[in-house]
Amino acid sequence: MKRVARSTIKEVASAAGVSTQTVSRVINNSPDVSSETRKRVQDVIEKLRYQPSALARSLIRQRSHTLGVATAGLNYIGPSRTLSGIALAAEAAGYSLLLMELPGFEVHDISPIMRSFLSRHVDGIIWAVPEVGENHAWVTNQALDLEVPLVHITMAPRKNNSVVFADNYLGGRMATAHLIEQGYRHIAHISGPLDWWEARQRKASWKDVLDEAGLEPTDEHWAEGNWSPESGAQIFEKLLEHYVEMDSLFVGNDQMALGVLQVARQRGLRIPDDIGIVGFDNLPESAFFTPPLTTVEQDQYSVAKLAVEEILKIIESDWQGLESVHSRSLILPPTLIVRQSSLRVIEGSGAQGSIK
Amino acid sequence: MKRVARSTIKEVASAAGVSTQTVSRVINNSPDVSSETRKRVQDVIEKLRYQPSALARSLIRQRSHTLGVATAGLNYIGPSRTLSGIALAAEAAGYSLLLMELPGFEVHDISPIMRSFLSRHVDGIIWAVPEVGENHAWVTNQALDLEVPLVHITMAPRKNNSVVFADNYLGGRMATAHLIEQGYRHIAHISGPLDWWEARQRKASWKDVLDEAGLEPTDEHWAEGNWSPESGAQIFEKLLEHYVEMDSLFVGNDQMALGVLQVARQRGLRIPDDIGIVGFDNLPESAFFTPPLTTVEQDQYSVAKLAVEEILKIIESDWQGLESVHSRSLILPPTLIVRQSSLRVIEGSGAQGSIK
DNA sequence: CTGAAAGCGCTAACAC
DNA sequence: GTGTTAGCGCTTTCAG
Repeated sequence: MKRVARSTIKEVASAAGVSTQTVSRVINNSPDVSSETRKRVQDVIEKLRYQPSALARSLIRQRSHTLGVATAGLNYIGPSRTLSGIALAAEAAGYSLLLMELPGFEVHDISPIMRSFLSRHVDGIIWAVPEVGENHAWVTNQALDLEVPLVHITMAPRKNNSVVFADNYLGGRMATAHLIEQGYRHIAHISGPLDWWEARQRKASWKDVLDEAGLEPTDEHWAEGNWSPESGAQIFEKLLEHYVEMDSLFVGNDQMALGVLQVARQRGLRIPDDIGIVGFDNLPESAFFTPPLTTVEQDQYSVAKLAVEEILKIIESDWQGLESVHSRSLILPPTLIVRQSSLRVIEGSGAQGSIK
Repeated sequence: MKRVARSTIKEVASAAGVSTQTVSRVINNSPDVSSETRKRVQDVIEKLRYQPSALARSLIRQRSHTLGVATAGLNYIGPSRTLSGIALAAEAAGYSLLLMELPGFEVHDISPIMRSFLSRHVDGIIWAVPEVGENHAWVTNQALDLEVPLVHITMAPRKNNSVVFADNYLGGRMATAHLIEQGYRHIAHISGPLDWWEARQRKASWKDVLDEAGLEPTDEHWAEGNWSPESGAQIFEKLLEHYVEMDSLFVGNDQMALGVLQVARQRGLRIPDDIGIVGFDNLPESAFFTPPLTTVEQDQYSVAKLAVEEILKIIESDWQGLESVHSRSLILPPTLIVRQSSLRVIEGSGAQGSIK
């Protein structure tokens, strides 16, 4: 396969019989070029398939129009939806994306990643790694005097940091309150791994809502899973033993809820009659579980879009020499999606008839 | 928030009292530096937190150590797993990734994307967009004299193109043959959208295996879905009407198979006794469907890793001035994962006892 | 072993 | 309107 070399501004210039300056003016749509010269240059550009080097431009303009994005766990639905949103939003704004995936969630030394981003002159960094363990501890140290703006996705709000996330706590409240409304009174919880901030948020909301309703949650009423269907199944079996009055569960994600559904079926428990279930995430599959799963949806696309807009705003204002936009937390509300797994017939409500 | 400026090689040089040359030698581990000078320079580098500019380096070396990656449909499991594999493999090899997500699968004019990649001097491009409709037609035209190597993931093999993919046809054969082995004789098929190359491959394998077995597939025995559970459910209902002898299905992906499972349950059909089902993809959830779903797994990670290795090999040989590595297609075998949805008791086999 | 000069591809600041 | 000079941050000759 032959490899055609890039043509340079110099080649275009000499082919058109002008200086590189004039070519530069043409490709930057400067008005100070006679229309004949412009035409001539443009013809040459087309003939040579000339494409200005973004690299050289970035160097001299000190602006790369590139965003660094750090992610982890792209094989999970959440992170990949988020990344997709970031990519689409960035491209729409004319920015390129430099992607780095962390090999795991709990990465302690992020400096190589930051160095890599900075050495490539990114204009800003979006840190789209869920907060797990101490993996965001560096924020308070290393990133403070960072030379480019940084926006976090899904991290506990911290002073002096820009953060965007969907409200997991509120989502958990909605889920738990919904179960109470449906007449359930013995509501168990299966949490995600508690070193995840999101898992803690969801668990806290469950506890708070039960407390407020006087339903007294105890340590026998919940246990910690690892997000997988397997763990959901295992824990549900344990709960069945230790929490015999249990009539429903708020489960930390849909995958674990799927494990619960499986065990329930094996045990001959009717859902939602004997056991009501609510999950979290709204997987594309959840509507087709048996029965269809009530769940909480986070709009990861909007989160991502907001994060991109926020960082571009900061970049823009920095660049215009304005005082930095002061950092803030943007929190998006989730949506409760009610399906059959939690819809118990309430007397006189006629709800059942409306379910398809 | 204060923004510390990057320090340059010049600053390091003057702070250390040497020329920029010497600093360059130190950061490139050139042996021709006295150990005292080296030490002095390294101290300054550390103090100033100096980080060489990859941009400037790329410009002068004509080599960016960056790969362009085009994807589409990151919210689907396949593309995101593939991307994850690419990212991890590229990082391990010391390459950065420039990511572009196409807004849809069927994109006709890819030149803006290519231009964007080329203007940023990528050393190679991985085109990880599934082949849908005419979206790879440009390959035979535009990319032929491309100035950088290009490797495709999941495209029909074409002469003079480097392609890596998992063998969908073989996967479909394994799935269909498995159903026959299990004693099913009336095997239907729900395909993905047939403008997808992968969907066509899977369908062709179904037809071929039935033909070879003398089971005479007809147009009443299959229909085209759109990958979604909804479509799987709808089509299954149709098939139940028009193909009354049907005793099993090979479904084009797990999501559609999920739709089939749901309808089967509603109709009181026992799986695998009345109807055997095999899917494709092996979603994390599929093992927890009711019943657990037999499916075909593609190792997207290996595909991605191979693609990265292949392109690096080409880049390397190009750069050493060798004749270009001649392009080839790398095809990976899939794995059949047998679960209960297709495991019918075969007389005397004792198979049932081994299922948990 | 170390430095000076030239230049990667482009643009900003001046000239003319 | 257009060209010249300088320089973004770095590396590659080539002197010494």
